[in-house]
Amino acid sequence: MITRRRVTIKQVAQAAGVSTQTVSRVLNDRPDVSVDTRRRVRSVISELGFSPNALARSLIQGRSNTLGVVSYGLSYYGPARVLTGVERRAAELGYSLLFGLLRSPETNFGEEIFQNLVDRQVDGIIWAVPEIAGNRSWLLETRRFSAPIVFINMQPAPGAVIAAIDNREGGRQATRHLIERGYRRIGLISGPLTWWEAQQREQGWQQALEEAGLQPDPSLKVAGDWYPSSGASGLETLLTRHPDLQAVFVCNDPMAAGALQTARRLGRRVPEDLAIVGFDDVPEAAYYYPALTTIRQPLVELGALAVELLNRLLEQPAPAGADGDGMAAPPAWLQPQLVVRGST
Amino acid sequence: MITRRRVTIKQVAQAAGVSTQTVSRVLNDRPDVSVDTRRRVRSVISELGFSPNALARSLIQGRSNTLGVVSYGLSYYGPARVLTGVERRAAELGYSLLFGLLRSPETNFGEEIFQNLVDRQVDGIIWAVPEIAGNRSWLLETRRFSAPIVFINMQPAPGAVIAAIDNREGGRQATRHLIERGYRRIGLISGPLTWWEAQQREQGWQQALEEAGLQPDPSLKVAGDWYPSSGASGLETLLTRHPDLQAVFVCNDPMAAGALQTARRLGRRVPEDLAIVGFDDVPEAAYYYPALTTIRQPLVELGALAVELLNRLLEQPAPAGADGDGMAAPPAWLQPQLVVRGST
DNA sequence: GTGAAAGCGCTAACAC
DNA sequence: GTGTTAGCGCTTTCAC
Repeated sequence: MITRRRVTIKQVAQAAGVSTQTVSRVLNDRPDVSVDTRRRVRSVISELGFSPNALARSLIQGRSNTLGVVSYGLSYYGPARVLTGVERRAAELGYSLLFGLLRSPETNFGEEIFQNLVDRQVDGIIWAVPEIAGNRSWLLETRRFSAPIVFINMQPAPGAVIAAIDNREGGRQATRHLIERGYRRIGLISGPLTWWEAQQREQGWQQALEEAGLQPDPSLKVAGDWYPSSGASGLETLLTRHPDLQAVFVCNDPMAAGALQTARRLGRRVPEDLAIVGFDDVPEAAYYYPALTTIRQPLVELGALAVELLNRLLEQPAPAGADGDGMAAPPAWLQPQLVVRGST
Repeated sequence: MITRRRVTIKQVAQAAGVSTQTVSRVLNDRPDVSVDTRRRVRSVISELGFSPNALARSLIQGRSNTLGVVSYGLSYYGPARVLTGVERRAAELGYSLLFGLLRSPETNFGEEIFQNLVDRQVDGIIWAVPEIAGNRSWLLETRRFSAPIVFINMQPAPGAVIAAIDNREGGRQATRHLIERGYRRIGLISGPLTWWEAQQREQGWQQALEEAGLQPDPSLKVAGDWYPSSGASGLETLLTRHPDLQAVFVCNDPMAAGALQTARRLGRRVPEDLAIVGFDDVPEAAYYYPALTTIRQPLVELGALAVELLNRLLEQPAPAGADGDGMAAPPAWLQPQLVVRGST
């Protein structure tokens, strides 16, 4: 029961006693149709409940007004917010969204999803899969032969159009905040270090310590997996190594929730005995116990920005000679922001 | 710079010295091509990097292998999980996903998004927008004239194909658990009562109380908005009305986080002075303080089930006489499950 | 202002 | 086995 035959432009033309051409003109609001004809055609259209077949249009126009978005781990707070922003701006600009999800971005790099999007004639693609190890390098090569791409949160690369949050600066802010509060022995529970974002946050931590003349001792670092349980075990590890630990920068809020639990379990009062800063500012963060100091990322804005950049790419005439989007645009960075609450 | 002209079947045909027909046959793995020709065509295809235009295919076949999903509030845990399930099963069955988001489902019923999906020739639609007041009734009428729809979490309605979680049973389980623990004065912090799901959970609470011979006094009920702050203020209201309150069923985990905070602030120990049950089982729930007893919903499964039902609808031959999916299939219910932790 | 013819990239139906 | 013809639903080009 796939096809309930829809009304076509032909039927409208016949019913209105004009050519399909004229109907098409009315549909596209062309000026060269007499007021009378226009009215007549319009009324037939609404009578018959006609609505043009977008596929046929795309086929001939070579433009589908559809963007592809490829994402990952939607139940994480970050990706869900980014997708929200992408959808919003895309809708405003008149694009529909073809949506793909990668399940294991470390092993599946998304070639199939990519090809599928290209086959469906998307005008452009937003690549919102986290950059993990080299899982994007193939894209940088394929790119020029297919659709324009905007990357979200990736390491600057020649010719790549990028929208990113300054994770390093976020990590730096979090750590500097702890230093300003007077803490000196400051640990780190990072994300998986194959992730570019996790690396950046770690570097921010390191940079802040160095700027303050403190030693970013490797034994002060533990890598988690973004989930609460790894925050819980991570803090335990750190406290075993450094019973005199004064503060920790935990690289996302769920892991921070885990760390808070460990602190309670081990009888360390937060923030009196141990200060904790998170990263993300999930809605619940203000209701953790104690309320979590954290770094807020403009995620919805990030998604919107990516669409904005992609749209500009699509609207702009092809640069002469250059083969696609080869212009060396610097990445568009968005700044995160410290939110101080009870945990520091 | 929209169209970088792609390789077409014509060019492949020419290069291979065959007709486009033969290329098409190779593409579709038809048996009636000689081994030799097949090999030759194949090699030309990969040489030229040809990949067929899915739009052109859809146009002629009257089937796009694309489903529409319309969702809402992706940063809520529920919708994000459901979408994950939808995507997974859709990918397994070979469908792409056109994705739409409704921002204010109380006032915007999604007619435009719906029409857009239909115009793009989706084979079917998953309607995952929460049912709020009468925001779906228009769909039940339009439905038979356009694409088949599967609804997620909606009140049974004649002719509507539905995949749903038994929210009433979930509410009943939560409340019965509290009763079994010996609590008698049991309050309710519900979701917005315009939401069908919120109503169902409330009815579960009421039913459990009645079954135990307790009075579901209206003053024991407060409506929240799903966000933590409303859980915090909601509990405060309840405790003002009923200082002797022994337990609360809070209708989602974020609100429960808010309620836990209020309990702490007012010096009520959980669970000794006040027991709290949530709903959702978000990943952080186990790391709230105290760890939250809650109701786990099979959300990914729900999304997958919806796609499964839709696929069956699409595969099955049109029922003679009946105009579309008019068969009176009972809703497919999925059961939630109690997860006991420290808060009760 | 309006229509006729051609064609977007592909496949279905029918030849041979 | 393979090619030819027609056509999916629409827009573009070029007549008039």
